[in-house]
Amino acid sequence: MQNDRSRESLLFLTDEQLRQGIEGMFFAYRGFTADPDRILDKYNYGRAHHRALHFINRVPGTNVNNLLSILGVTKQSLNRVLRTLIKNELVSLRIGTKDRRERHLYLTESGKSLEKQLSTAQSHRMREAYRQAGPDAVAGFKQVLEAMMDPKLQVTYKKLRVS
Amino acid sequence: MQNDRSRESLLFLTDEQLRQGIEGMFFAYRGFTADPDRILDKYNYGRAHHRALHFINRVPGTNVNNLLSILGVTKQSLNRVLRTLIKNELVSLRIGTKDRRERHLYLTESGKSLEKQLSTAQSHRMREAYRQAGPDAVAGFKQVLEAMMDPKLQVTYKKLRVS
DNA sequence: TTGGAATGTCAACAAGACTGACATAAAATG
DNA sequence: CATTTTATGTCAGTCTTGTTGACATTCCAA
Repeated sequence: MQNDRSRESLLFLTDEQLRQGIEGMFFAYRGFTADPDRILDKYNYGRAHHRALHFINRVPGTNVNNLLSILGVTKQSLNRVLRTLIKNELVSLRIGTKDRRERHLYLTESGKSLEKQLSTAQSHRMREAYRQAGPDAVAGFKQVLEAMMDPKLQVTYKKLRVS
Repeated sequence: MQNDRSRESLLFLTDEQLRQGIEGMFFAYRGFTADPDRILDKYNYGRAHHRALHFINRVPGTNVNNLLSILGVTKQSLNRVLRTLIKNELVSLRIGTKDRRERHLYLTESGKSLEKQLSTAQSHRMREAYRQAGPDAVAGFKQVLEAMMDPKLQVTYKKLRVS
């Protein structure tokens, strides 16, 4: 079916369009992280700490392995970050009752407080971008993002959505 | 005007929606970089090299300062990357004729070839995501990305578009 | 009960950010 | 025209956050 729709589909996928998408992702991601980064700096934390705080908040009681599969780094790398957060009492750790190899992770009150600060800053920019673009654009935005993920991460992403 | 449109606008900006956007950006960016990363690994380069190659290709003859304003890193950081690329003859350097402090940067043939390889891989995923989501979604995607950028980067982004 | 698999920790190293000090060239100022 | 200031780029050292390798603990299955 060589109708208007499919011709449009072919036309809009020019190299220039794709390049714009690539550069858009690059510049937008910088904006996306800019506000939390400023806050993290004040406390001498980095993006890695932010990510850990975010997902421990999202999945309280998660064990290290599960957190690893979400974050996509090595456990050694995550371990260093967790050690700092635990030492500074932003994260607390409970040894599993059923399986005593597992460590279950929770945010402490100060952990929740910093996470809130970070997510508020990040959400603020996201909200503003959403507002400027409008509901239809946001729906499209999410569709493209989801289609860009690796299949495994797409599953992880959707699981977080329903949990 | 408290009509359907504005009620929808209020509703769709829930915390849950914003959180999904945040996590969507995080997971999608991983997908976005995954394919080039695999190629870069083979040659012992990193994302920093990719970014330099991309924008030198985009703006041939750019000087270091201009590249810095696009990349948003320190010149010391960029310098290390450029040194490697020049040593390996992916990038060539011409001293400015008018202002001899400036170094103008160009991709060599091998530089162009690697850049092509990287952008092909990245575009392929982008194209597939665009195709799955459809033209309307893509338009929305770009609107949101653009609104998420820092104002200065938004200008940079648009300049690249028309150049 | 013993050997293998799974979970997590510690140590050492690499990439790529950063700041600081500096060399060179151009521009501005007296 | 000499000298100071500004701009561009380089070199050295440090920090964060990735990596791999070696290991301790715990669980489970043979």
